Amino acid sequence: MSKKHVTSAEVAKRAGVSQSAVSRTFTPGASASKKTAEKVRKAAAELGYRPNVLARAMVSGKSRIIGLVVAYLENQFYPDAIAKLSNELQKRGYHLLIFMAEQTSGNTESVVEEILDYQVDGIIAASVAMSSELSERCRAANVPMVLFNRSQDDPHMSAVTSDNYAGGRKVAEFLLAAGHRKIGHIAGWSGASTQRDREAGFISALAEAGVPLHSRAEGDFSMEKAADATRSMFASDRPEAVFVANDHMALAVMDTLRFELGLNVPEDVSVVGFDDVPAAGWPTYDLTTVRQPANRMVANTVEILLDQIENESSETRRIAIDGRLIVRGSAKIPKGWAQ
Amino acid sequence: MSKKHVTSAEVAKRAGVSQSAVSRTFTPGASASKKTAEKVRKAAAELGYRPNVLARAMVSGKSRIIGLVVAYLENQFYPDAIAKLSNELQKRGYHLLIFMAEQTSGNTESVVEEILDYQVDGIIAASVAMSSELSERCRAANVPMVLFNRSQDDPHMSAVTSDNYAGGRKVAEFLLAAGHRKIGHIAGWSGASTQRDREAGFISALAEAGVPLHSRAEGDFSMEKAADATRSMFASDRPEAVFVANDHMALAVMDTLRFELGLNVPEDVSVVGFDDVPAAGWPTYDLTTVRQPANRMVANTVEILLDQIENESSETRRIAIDGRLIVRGSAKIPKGWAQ
DNA sequence: CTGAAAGCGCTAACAG
DNA sequence: CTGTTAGCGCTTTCAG
Repeated sequence: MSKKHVTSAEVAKRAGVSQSAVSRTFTPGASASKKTAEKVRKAAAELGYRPNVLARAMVSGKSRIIGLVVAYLENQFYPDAIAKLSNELQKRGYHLLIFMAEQTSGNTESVVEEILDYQVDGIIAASVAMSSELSERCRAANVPMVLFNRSQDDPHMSAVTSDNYAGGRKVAEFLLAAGHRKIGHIAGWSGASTQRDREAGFISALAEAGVPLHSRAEGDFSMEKAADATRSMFASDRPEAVFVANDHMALAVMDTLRFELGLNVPEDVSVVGFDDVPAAGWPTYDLTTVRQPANRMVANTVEILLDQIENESSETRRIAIDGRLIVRGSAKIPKGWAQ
Repeated sequence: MSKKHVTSAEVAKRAGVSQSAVSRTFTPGASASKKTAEKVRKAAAELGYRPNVLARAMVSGKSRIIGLVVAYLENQFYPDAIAKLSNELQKRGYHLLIFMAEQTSGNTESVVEEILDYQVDGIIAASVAMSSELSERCRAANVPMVLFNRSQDDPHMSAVTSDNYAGGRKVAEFLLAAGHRKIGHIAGWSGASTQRDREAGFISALAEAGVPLHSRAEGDFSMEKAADATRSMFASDRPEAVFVANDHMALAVMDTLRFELGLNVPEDVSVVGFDDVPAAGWPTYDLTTVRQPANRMVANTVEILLDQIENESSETRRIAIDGRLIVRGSAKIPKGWAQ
């Protein structure tokens, strides 16, 4: 059985300096003479020494661990976002500790407690809702949290999303401009702010044009349920166009339309999604959709969180980044449409 | 600014017991009388006390953190596997700390050093290769590692995969039985054991039938490169059937075949993939593929790792789980074929 | 700039 | 069973 870890004390002895000197050469904002640092680095390299992050965390109160709560990895938007978040955080010396939650609340509470046990420096909650008690709990523990791709009414909670309301409006305007009047909506889980905002924007633009929603069904952000929703929506008087609340469901909707109902997209039905996941760009789907600017959402999330952690800023920020409508071939394109 | 954390000492004072008594009631294998435990729990609940995992880790040497190295989240196989790994580990009181690496080695070395800095109890390396020096490094630090969906010749390294060699053979036998003789292969990155094993099994079964490989191109596990590979492979004398090294690439191959080259699948070309990602089952692709049994792979990975951690077992194990060929519609089905 | 000393919050012997 | 006593490895005053 081999040794578990080289300690700073051992390095100190070998370098002929005090243990604090070793600590200082490895602590970013510390003062050590060039000569001392040199000796220490040499000894450290020979011994293969690296500071113990956990011990450092204990005394400094900074673990450099960010807790990530997530619940929904089937939708490719999330793995992509997580990879980006992780990379961005890694560059700045932080790492993500994953906690899987169930989407429809439930165990979120215990998950947050577990996270706190790890003395994380901050929390990112993606694709999950956070009750006010939970955010209160984190604030009490002095652990900043930011919601990613969800927002909450709680004024103390920072959140980064795309502008879902505006996005919903864009879809309606696009469909209307193409001449559609019988327009349906396949919704995701209503507990999600993304769903509520997208739908609200969509409906409001429709209303302004005096067009009522033709039909509505719930797909719960799942492919199976979206397929069911499609079947029931198209059972009788079918819409000419459908806005599906996210791409993940839209793919299932298109498949159901084409393979089960024998309808052509966009000839028989226009389909528009939301997110712009990779599959939306594949020729098979060629899905018109609202792009969620993942890179900017990630950059903002990291910036807000680290600002709260490192500068002890307590300013809560809620950002909604505008996302373009990406016009592809799954929906009829209005005459003379210019992006 | 609020208090950072309730300590066991505060709970002890309130409960009128010693600090160790508090520790004991929260330490699984410890002995405390029912009465003491009762008092402690009451005080703890009132104060909102929870043990500090990091402090516990320092003294016990167990952090209950597992480092996950991963490099390739575009392929849906990985997010799915990670969710399963995380859930399984979470049930047993462990959590995943994510480290993104570049697929083609490169920064893997520094990533492993960073992981070790966090005093993880174990490491899972998914979709990345590990040099012998790295595994040596981990062994020296007494941190067990298991490779997920990759294997290495190093006899000290535990690894869990599906039986890629057997899977490759199954594909060849299936294609051969369907009467195909002009058979091509679109390969992934050759640095990956999965690629090498799948191809070796495939080629060996072809060879046994006296059928040489008609053509070969590299797709590097990326959709773009797989599309390029398809273009070049089908530029001249085209194969009747193609075995694509994973589903992720196979989707791009099918799209390219259909939309760019105007070929029908399976009428003009049979396509077979590997993994059985969700998209393989979508009606648009309906991809015949070898299923990687993710649940069992995850269960084995967790079991092996925790055995090494908790029982200090040093037995290295290499497991290759058999995966079924899932016959769908993307490849010609041999007459009288029975699974 | 540098060393000595005091803990961070907790577990694990060690006596009682 | 319970309290007391050492530390885990490190950062951070505090003197010099």
